[in-house]
Amino acid sequence: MLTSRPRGTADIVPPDTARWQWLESLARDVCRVYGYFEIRTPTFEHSELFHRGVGDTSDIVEKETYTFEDRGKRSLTLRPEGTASVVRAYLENGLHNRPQPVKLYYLSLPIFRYEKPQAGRLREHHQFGVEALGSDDPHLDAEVIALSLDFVRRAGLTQLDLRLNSIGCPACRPRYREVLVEYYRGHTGEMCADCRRRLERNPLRLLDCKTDRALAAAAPRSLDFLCEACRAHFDGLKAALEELGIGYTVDPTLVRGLDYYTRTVFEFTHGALGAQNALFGGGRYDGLAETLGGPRVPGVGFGLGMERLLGALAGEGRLPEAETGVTAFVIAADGARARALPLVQRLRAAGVAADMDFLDRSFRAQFKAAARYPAHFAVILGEAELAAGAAAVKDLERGVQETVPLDDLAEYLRRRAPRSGPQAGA
RNA sequence: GUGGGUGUAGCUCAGUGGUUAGAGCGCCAGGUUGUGGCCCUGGAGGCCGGGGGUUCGAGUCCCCUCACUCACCCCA
Repeated sequence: MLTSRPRGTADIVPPDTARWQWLESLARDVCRVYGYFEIRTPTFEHSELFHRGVGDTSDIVEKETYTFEDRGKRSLTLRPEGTASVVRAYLENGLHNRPQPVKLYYLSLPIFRYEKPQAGRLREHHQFGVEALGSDDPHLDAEVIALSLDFVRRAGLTQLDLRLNSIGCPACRPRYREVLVEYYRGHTGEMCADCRRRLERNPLRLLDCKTDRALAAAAPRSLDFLCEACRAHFDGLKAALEELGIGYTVDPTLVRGLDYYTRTVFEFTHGALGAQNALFGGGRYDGLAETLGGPRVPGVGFGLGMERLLGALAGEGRLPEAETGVTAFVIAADGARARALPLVQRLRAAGVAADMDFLDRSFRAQFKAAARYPAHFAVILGEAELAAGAAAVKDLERGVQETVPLDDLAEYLRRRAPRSGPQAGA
């Protein structure tokens, strides 16, 4: 069938689009007050960017990328996450020559992963994220977390849970890694097949295994092996969060699925999301720019799933009503139909949301259409009114009607145009 | 990738193997002169997800497939 969308994709249609626009304007406003500016990067990149940046051994790159060869035999990949592209763009556009840190955000960015779809998991979803590049100050980690919290709280969420961990840096992680491997070697009999494979390739991910929670809970903790600098950074972050009154739980088993993370990793979960309960997550990636062949550029950021945020809001019963109404609906009597569109255009030119009937409806049916639109005002155009150079304007909520000269109509409506709905409520 | 559940109108769902497949909501029209929502009447809209099989006969039973969904893995 040609009328079905690809597996794991979703159409976003009115009135849902109004809710997206509401979230987007909210995100833009939060970013504005935090001093973050928008960046837009390509939908696809050289496959190598994700292999090197995100990591060959991550699940995302190992088995979830949409990779294809173009007609020039280049291997390209639809982006499976946002950070690698932003860091690439930072380097490529010489943003390291601008005042540091450079604070960027992306919004409703399509993300592609070849997943088995289920509720809260799609093959194409959209992320809002920020990346702050050029500083390793733990206050910046705290700011990023504060920004994300501000955003979701302003959107209306209340039931949030922040988990936090530090996984060290190239100075201290190797030793921790050895100790961890040694620990798990002693328990291979109790491990699942996936974990035995992970033991050699990506031992930190062992902590992520959901089947052997007891093993992970008893495993050596990265926090106990942090070098002095990483320890100080983590303490600094915790102190900054406490200063801001942001509650958190330290979770030593939190490691996250992308290989580029250093030091800080965090994840917000939400109770209403079910099994896919990660609403957003992020961390620090001080080595990523070098991995891509650039200078050392520390950075920290997060990615938030917009679909999941909408799901969490719905779960809390806090999704706003989507406004699809219009200010004025012009109703034309039989002798005045030709005058309707010009009048509608005149109102629109004055900034008044206006519409009319396009189904050649009867006068009565036009009124019904206006009421069900819903429109706040019916602007009645009849021969009598036209002869007087006026229109009858009926307030459909209050039921009162008065005659307004056509020349005053736009101003009359503009003064009374109600502002409501998700966009205006932001 | 593994396992369970479900696919009937735009939406939410009825429908013992037996005529021409239904309801509510939504949509369109009408309810007489130029006044809406409520109400009343009528209408449009279905390859019953797709394919194969069993049967005199399949929306209903069986197999395959696709999609959705829940769990696992992992993530946003």
